[in-house]
Amino acid sequence: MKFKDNIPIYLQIIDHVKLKIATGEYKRAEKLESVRDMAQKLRVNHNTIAKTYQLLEKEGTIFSKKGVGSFITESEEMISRIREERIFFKISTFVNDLRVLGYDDKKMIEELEKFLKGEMKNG
Amino acid sequence: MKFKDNIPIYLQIIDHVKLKIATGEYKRAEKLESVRDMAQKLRVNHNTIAKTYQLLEKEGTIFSKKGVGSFITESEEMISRIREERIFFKISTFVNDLRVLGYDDKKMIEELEKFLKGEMKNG
DNA sequence: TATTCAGTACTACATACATAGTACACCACT
DNA sequence: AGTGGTGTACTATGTATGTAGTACTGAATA
Repeated sequence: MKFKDNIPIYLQIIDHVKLKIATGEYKRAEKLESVRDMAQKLRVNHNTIAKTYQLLEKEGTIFSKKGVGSFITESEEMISRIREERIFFKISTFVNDLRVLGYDDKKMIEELEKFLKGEMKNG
Repeated sequence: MKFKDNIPIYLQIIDHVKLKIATGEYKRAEKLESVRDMAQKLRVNHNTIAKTYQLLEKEGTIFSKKGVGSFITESEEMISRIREERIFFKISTFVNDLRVLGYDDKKMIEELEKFLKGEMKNG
C-alpha cells in the first residue's frame, strides 16, 4: 500500500479498511489482521495501526477483544451504510466540484461520457 | 473560508487560489491580496500565506516582487492548463473511485443521472 | 500452569504544521 | 529623504503525527 504525503497515515488506513468493507472484500464479523501483522504488512509502526483500530472501533466499524483480535462489525446494516455513504460522498463531491467549475448537469454527463469513450481509445 | 482538519492549511489555500484561477475569478496578471491582508481575511498567520505564495510561485502559478506584491501568472497557457488539469483530475478520480466500488460505465452514468434528478426533488 | 498471541498503554524522540512576534529588504510615492 | 506597504527571513512555542522500544493485560491453548 502506498501512502500519500500530507494526509495522516492513520486516516489513510481507516479509509483503506472502510473501502474493503464497502467493496465486500472484508465481510461481516471477519477477523482483521492483528495490529502487529497489519503494521508489518503496511510497513508502519504498530502504534499507528493501534490508533487506526481504536478510531474504527469508536465509530462502530470494527470491534476489538483484548487477547483475541479485531473484527469487522457484525451489523449488516452498518456495512450497507458504509458502502452507501461512500457512493453518495463520491457522487456528490463530483457534482459539486464540477459545478464550481461552471458545469451544468447536461455538460457534466457529456464530459463524463466523453472521458469514458476517450479512455477506450488510449488504453 | 472554512478549513478542513487533517489537511494542512497552506495546501488548502493553494487549492483555493488555483480554483479561483480555474473558474476565472482570478485573471491573468491580476494582483493578489498582500500576504498580510490575505492572512487577516482567512484568519491565519502571515507566515502561512507566505509559504503558500512561495509554493505557488515555485510551480509558476503566481509571481512575487519584493516591495510590490504578488500576481497571477501572465501565461494564459498556464491558466488554461490549471483549469484543464483540475477538470481531468476530478473526472478521473470519480471514475476510478466508482469503479473500485464495482460500477461499470453504464451504471456510473445512470447513478449520476439519478443523483441529479433526485436533487431536484429534494432541493 | 506456562506459553503465545492479542489489544493496550506508556515514554522518548523526531518532524511537520501553525502561530506569534520581530526584523529586514525592496519598491512606490509624497 | 522619508514613509508606508510589500515580500522575506528568523526565533520561539505548541500541537499533531509517526517511529521506536518496552511493558502490561487478557484470552486461547498446549
